[in-house]
Amino acid sequence: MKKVTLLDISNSLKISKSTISLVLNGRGDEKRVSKETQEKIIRFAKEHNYKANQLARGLSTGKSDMIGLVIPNISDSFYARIARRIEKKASLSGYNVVFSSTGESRNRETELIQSMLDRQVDGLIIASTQKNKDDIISLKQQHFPFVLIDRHYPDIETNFVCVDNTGGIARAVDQLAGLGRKRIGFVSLKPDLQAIQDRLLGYRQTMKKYGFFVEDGFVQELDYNCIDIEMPEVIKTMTQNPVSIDGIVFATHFLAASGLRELKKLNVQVPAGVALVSFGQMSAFDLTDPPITSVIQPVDEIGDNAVDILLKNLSQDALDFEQMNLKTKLVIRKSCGAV
Amino acid sequence: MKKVTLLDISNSLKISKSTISLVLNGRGDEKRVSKETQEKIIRFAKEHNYKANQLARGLSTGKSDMIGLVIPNISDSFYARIARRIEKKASLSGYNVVFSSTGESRNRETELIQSMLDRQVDGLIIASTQKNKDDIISLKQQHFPFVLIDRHYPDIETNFVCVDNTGGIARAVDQLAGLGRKRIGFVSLKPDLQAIQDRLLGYRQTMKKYGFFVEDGFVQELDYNCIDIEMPEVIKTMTQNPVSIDGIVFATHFLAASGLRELKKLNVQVPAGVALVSFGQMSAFDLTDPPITSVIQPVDEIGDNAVDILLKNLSQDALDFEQMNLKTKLVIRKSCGAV
DNA sequence: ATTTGTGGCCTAACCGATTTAGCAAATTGT
DNA sequence: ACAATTTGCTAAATCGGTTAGGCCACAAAT
Repeated sequence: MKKVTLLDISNSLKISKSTISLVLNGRGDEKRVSKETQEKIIRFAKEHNYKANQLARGLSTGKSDMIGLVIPNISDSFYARIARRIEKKASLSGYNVVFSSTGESRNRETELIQSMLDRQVDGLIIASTQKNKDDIISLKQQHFPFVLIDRHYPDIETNFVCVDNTGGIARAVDQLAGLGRKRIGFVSLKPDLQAIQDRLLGYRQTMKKYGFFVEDGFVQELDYNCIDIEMPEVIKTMTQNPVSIDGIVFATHFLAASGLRELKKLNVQVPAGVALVSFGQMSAFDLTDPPITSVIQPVDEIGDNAVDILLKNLSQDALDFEQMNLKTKLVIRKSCGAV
Repeated sequence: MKKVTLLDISNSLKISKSTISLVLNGRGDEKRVSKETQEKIIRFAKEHNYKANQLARGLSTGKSDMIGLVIPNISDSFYARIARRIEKKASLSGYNVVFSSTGESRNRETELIQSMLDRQVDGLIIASTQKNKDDIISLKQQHFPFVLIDRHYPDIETNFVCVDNTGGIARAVDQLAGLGRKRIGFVSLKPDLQAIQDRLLGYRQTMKKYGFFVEDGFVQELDYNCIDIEMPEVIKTMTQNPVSIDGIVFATHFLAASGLRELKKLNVQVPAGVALVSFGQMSAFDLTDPPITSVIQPVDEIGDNAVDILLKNLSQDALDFEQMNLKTKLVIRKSCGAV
């Protein structure tokens, strides 16, 4: 059961490769190939299960019908869900998705982007480490079609689909403040990412709005790679004197999970002692003790919009850049002190 | 900033394409190209940022350095974690991963496998829908390198890396039985999958071992696509007379989450009224109320072994099939009544 | 009768690499 | 000094498609 090629068909049918190629690509009529010939070719191709070699085709056409997806980590449910959506949507337009995780490493991101370009992907969707300005600029200069998701570079004009981080966090703080919390802390990551900075901004702005002073120790920034190591100390500091917060906003879902874990270990009552809100969610956040109030990111829309924009850029050279900051949604559960 | 090709280098350097290709592929010494020439070529390539077009290379060599990953759903944390591991491990050997989700659809799986073959992937890792015997047989006949993960076809001899489903469930039932539960129910999926059948088998065998009778209503099988719709009824039935179980084993992590959700809605005390154990886990299962005892699947080993086996098959024609049923691990938390 | 048009297909170049066979010059052996 | 090697490199085929341009035969128009 060897692979059937155009040449095989050509030899068997005594019809030239070009004619066969045209017919099988549906351009038979346009190129005035007789009905009978078309018939014959199509039948033969079906019978012998001919499938075009996409490498050859890609080489010839300069297209690969592949979209590259570069994300920090496919095993993070947030990105996994986006990936699923992108994959689904892209496949409707005949595109396959190649993905790779950077693990938040700048070098890895560079390698991956290059590797995808070598593979001749038609376009890229990137949730960048944001330490990688050069590659993005280079892509832009080459007029290579790409869309940034979740994270964009504020000083480079590109397509992007992100969420309203500042606004999302503001809602979180609002919620806690509305329930009487005043000593509200913010547990976040080291601010390598714009998104993280925006979240911090949202926190600070909203604290200010209520006239709450952001005291020493209210803001904690952990290292992405050492969350579980650093969290115990962080939670201990925040919950004890002199900081002793009465509410925490977590900047990501995994921080919230890790934080809650520590609060429980320290026997801190949630929400009685400390109320909390998570930016981002996990599928079991409604089952935790207590259920976690969270700011929900519109995962599906991120994926859909990213693909839409990319496809638009693939079919025609972009006129201008599309930039979206999607709204978040607050889901209120017990952890914030409500209900 | 146009793409630099071999021909460009050839023209600039007045050296033939073949020499350049050889040198850049590290075969310069072997082919006795002088040091100076090699120098010159390599320097030029570096300076002009030459990168081989992988489509062209693939067409020529018949290899694409891509591995296809076909799974039910990338947004399922179980598969996402496997995917991450596979990706990591494959990249160490220079392979990229193309993935696609079947959504448990047989036709989609067929399409995806074909599409990956068209793309000339060098090998496949498949978590099959198991409704797709034909494709697997066909792959096997073509001697195409592939490894099944998580799910295999018992009547087709192939490479596979699965888990010990029967044994895993047995441990779960053991745990409940050991804590005094006798009316233990089993909430599972419609038995399309061998893995699901094995889990049922594990349940029945272990119940028998203890001399527990599997009464009507003890076993519930839901439709994969309607879990949240069917679960309320299922839980209601199981917890009320005449069934009134005192323990439940859930066949998958998402069933467990959904089931716990319903138990809470019905105000069933867990584990006091009904104890439960989940086969498979989610990252927040230690934070739920109560924390969920679960049978942990060795995600990383699944990924690692799959890649190992596949790579072995890529480098040489397989001698015989490798078949692994990896052991699970039981993590005991409050939901089973312990602690 | 010659031109023009058109239907129906083919030739050949091209995409960008890899790889085999082999040539010319330099070196070595006898 | 001449054959035999060795050195260093190249030409050309190949992978499997796509596509512009062209050729031939026959019909219609002038």
